[in-house]
This record gives sequence, C-alpha cells and structure tokens, in this order.
Amino acid sequence: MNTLYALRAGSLKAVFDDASGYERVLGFRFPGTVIGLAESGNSVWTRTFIALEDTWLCRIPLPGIGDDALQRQLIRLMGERLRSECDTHLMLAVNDGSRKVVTFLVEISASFSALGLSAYRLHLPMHYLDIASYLGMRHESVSRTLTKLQNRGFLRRKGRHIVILDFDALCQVRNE
Amino acid sequence: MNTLYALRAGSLKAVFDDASGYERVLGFRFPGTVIGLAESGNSVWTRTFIALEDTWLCRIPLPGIGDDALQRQLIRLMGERLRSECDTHLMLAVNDGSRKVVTFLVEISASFSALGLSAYRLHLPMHYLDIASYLGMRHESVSRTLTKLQNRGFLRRKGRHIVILDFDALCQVRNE
DNA sequence: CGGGCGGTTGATAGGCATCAAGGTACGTGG
DNA sequence: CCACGTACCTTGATGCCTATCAACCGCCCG
Repeated sequence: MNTLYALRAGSLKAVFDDASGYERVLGFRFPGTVIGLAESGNSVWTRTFIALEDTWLCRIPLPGIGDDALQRQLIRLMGERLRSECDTHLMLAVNDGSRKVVTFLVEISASFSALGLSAYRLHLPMHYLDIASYLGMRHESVSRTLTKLQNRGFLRRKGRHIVILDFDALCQVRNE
Repeated sequence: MNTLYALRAGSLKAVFDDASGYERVLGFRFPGTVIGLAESGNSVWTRTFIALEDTWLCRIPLPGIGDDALQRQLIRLMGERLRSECDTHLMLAVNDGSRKVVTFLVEISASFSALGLSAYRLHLPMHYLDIASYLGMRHESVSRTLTKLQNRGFLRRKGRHIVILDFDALCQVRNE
C-alpha cells in the first residue's frame, strides 16, 4: 500500500500532468482531508499535489497488514471521496459556466465552514487559472461569470477575495 | 458496510436522480466490475443502477469484520475506481465535443476488449441520451459528432452499431 | 521605477444548445 | 399482412454562450 498524508494546514491542488506539459487541475484539498486515497493499493502516484500556500502535511503511519480499524476507516474515507467525485461529475456535466462557478463557490464555502472559517467571506488560495482548469473553463470566463454574479448582487469581490451576500440566491442559480 | 454486487453479465448505467426527476448518467458498468463501491462505509445508496439489457448480478457475501484479505481487495478496487474517476474528470473538463465522444469510444473499446469482445466492432448498449448525459452534451450533438468522425473516415456507424476503422486516428483527435 | 504576474475587459468567431421537422425500426392491433 | 404509433436517431436553422485573441490595469517585488 502507498503512503497517505493528512493535510493539517494550508491547501493543495491535485493536478494531472498532461503529456504536453500542461497541468490540469483535478481538485483542491483543505485541512482535515487525507491525501493519496486514489493511490491506495497502487504503488505509483498518478497525480501531483502542489501546495497553494504554506502547508503542513502529516504522514500517516500505516502499520501494514491486520489493522482492522484503520482499514475500515480507509474504506469509509474512500467511499466519501468517490461520492464527492460523483458530485464533481454532475457539476462538470451541466455545461453551463454560471452553474459551475456557483457550485464551486458553494463547495468552497462548505469546506471553509467546516474549518471554522467564515462560510461567506472567502479568500481563495488558488488562481483563477486553477479554478478554470478545474471547472473546464477559461480563466477569463470565470472572471466574467463572477462579475455577472456581482452585478446581480449575489456577491462582492476583488480578485480572489469574495464575499457572499446572498447564499440562497447563489444556490438558486444552480436550478435556473 | 453496505452490500456489494459483482456484475457478471449485461451492463448497467449509474445515474443520479435529479430533484427535478431528470436522471443524469454518472457512468456505465460492464461485466467484471463491482457495483456499490461508492456506498462503502455508507448505509445509504446515493445512486441508482439501471440495467441496459438483460443483466446478471451476483451479491458479494461480506463476512463482516476481520476479513483482512477482502478489505485489502476492496481498498485496491476503490483506488482503481477513484483513478478512473480522475480520467472522467479530465475528459469532461476539456469542453470539446469531439474529444469527449472519442474518449468515450476509446473507453468503451477498452472495456469490450477486456471482456474478450472486439475492440473495434462496438454494439453500444446505451441510448444516445445516456451517452449525452454522461458526457455533458445533447444527444443531437453526440450524433453530429459521430457523423463528423465518420465523414473523416475514422469509423462507420449505424445508430448504436459502430465500427472503428482507424483507432490511432481516433486517439489522435484527443490531442488536436 | 520597471518588469512580470495575475486579473479584467473588449471584440470576434465558432461550436454547441435549442427548437423543429423528418426518418427509421419495431411492435401492436386491426 | 399492413396501417399505425412510439421510441429513438438524424438533420436543418438559428441564437447564445464561451473560447480566443488582444489590450489594459493593478499589484507586488526587485
């Protein structure tokens, strides 16, 4: 089995290194999550993790064979991750910029909230290029979409600093 | 832990039942795969599986706590599934119809090949509506894209019957 | 002060969604 | 056996959204 890491502080992006040298973002990780689940049962790392800020990782000691409680825990975590990947699939398949960006914001908001941070005052640690890569858009479109949401009064923003003004309205956008 | 099933024959689609009653396809399953991995460690089924043809499922007996070999096997399978979900993410994020359809075809071809079927003579068990939902497109666009690939001489088709004429050229489309 | 990175905004073109209208295959009932 | 209906696929016309290219701006840092 491969090595697992617990993310204690900071944030990461999981990227796939394209053959053309272009990196494509698969997801973002915040404290409290386990890094390396997709490599479980595989000795090779299929993705790269890049820190978005000063970050504290903690190697998880794997006692090897026979630790039943740990294995059950691992299975539970991987199930959760698989279900969240399903959500990601749904988000990407809608093929509509506004919905993708809003879903991303709500997702980030939930992550921040779970960390005890504000769910409405978001300081995004990743660049627009990363967000765009993750959502299957261009960074210009991400910017424009956020501008539109701001003009509708749902949020206020300045670059990567976003303040959600009407959370319910944002959620509503996903059903338009 | 939830129940797992082995798919012995036939094929399934995994769908998410939208609140609006509209179903959205998350993936397709062929013989040799385990059904229900994403629900591991969770007692609730978060997705629905629908048979695309006459299908043979086999319940996997879960002896419960303490079966080390089975748990390790399960972790390995879940890791594989997570990695394949990453591939799906990459496919959806390219945001280009031709590439999505081609990636889908190559994926299906590999699945069929693994079953001992022809990798080039594909009888798709799913409707175009399902493919479109899976790829985040409209079924009209799937049809048009396949027509275009046919006009370029890469394949021959009639509805759900597709014959791949130039596999390498198809793969090449993904890098255009 | 100057350079570079990251973000914003504008103009344009192309691809896909959308709506609409056939077409084809298949099953059903007269 | 054929008319009919339905489900699914195909093709056409049109408009919108977003990619693309380009210019500019603000900020940070050397």
